Amino acid sequence: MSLFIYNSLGKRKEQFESLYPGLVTMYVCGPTVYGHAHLGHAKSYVSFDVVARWLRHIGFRVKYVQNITDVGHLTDDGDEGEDKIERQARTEKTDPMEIAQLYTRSFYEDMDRLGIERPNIAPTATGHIPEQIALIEKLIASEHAYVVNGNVYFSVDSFPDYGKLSGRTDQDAVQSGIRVQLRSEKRSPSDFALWKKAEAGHMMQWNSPWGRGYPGWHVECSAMATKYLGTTIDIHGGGMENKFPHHDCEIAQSEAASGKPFVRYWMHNNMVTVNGTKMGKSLKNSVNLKDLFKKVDPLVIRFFILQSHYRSPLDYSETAIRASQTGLGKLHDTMRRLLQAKPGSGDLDLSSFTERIESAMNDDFNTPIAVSVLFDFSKFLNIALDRTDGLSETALAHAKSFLVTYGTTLLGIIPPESQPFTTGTVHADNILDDVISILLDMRADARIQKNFALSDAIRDKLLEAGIEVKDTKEGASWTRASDV
RNA sequence: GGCGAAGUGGCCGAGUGGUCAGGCAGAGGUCUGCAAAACCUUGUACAGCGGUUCGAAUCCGCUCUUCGCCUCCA
Repeated sequence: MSLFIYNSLGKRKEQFESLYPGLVTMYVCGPTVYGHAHLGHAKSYVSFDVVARWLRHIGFRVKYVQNITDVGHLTDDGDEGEDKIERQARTEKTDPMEIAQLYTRSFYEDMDRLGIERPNIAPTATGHIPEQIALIEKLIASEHAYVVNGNVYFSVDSFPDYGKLSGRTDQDAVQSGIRVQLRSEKRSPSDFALWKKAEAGHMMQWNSPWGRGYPGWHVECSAMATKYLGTTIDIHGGGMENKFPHHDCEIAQSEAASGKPFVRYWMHNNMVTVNGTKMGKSLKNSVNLKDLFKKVDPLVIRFFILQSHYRSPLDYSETAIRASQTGLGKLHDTMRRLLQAKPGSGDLDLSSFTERIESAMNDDFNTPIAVSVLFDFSKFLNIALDRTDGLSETALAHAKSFLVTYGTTLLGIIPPESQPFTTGTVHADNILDDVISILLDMRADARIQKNFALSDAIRDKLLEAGIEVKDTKEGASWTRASDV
């Protein structure tokens, strides 16, 4: 069974073959660190986290590079823009580097909580100024770029394929809808800046062959991807909104410099919308992850994201999140029940579930189907556990291995056994665990004596305290009542 | 104006030429001392209009609507 990936360049699913056997090189555009991460970041990085996990599952070594953009880029491409990181530094009355560091840490904190595995290499733009300068020099030498007044521009006319990713190959048409004033010093209106001269008072600036300045928006990705992954990389990922101009510019720069294809498979994830409109930092509707995590378990967010396909837009609403919370809790209930089950003699055939989940993932990482298979499996397992003969030790082990392989290791929506269930049972606190066990034992005694007034009182009072008790075949179990 | 997505049952959300997505919510039932859970049953879905086809929600055309990009954005 082979993996098919939807390639944005060409707009069709293609069979995946890595450039080098056994190794996948993957670059994903990272965040610009001038504010806390929001739900859009979560969707993007959860999606590519699962891509990396799946590639590893099918046997590849994955070298995953994700940059941190800590050079503040301008709010527009003309002269008038404001540097976002500098602006934030002024707002917070500190300097740009502190802003960058603060929000970088904040970003990883949130990504960690979402269970996103860290990329292998996370290079910063400021740490790779020499590499960017070297790339620009190469482009100037080959006449793909030119210097004007301390600025360096990429000459779009020198790269006939410019715009092939977004389909914006007609530059006159592109310019007809442009919303910013053109810079007259550019040879062609679509030319974009590789290096910008630092205006007076610009805080982040470096020496370059063209004077003091700072890199343009697009160069960092080309420079860092090439440095760590080579001139041709297997997978380049990012948000759809970056197709144009960012990714088209990356292609132009990289391919003009190397003469080789830059990326074999372009992957773009769709956007998060809130009540049907785009969520954006500039719009006031962005859902900040730190705020969201106060109300909703990060794992529920992860599950919510994986319930839709990465190429589909995801609409955020409280009701949708609540539905995910309940649904994921059900999966966790099944896992918990499995872990508590006493061995019987029944058998279990998992092959069809494995096959369905594997083919779903091989079909352009179809996580919604993978999740649905987990639900089907959950039902199947519950039926088996309900039977009087239960499941044999081997069958239980196979079931557990299935849920761990796909629910924990692949999708990351079922916590590992060593960690607490955050949705559902809380095993984090051993003392709480013990105390509730005592109460449940007392309740069990009361029930044996048919003292239901007492047993119900224990149950009701626990519920008031936020602990929900369920009587199962395996005995009473408890979960923390959901609070969404 | 240009480029590009998309419209699926009460809600979320897959799929795609001919038997099932899945989740949430609702209804009825089994089980249970009662709950809860679990399990069973239950939904005239595919924006509209034409066309292709033995057959279309799925392909084609048109219309309507929504969204994204063309300015930084995951």
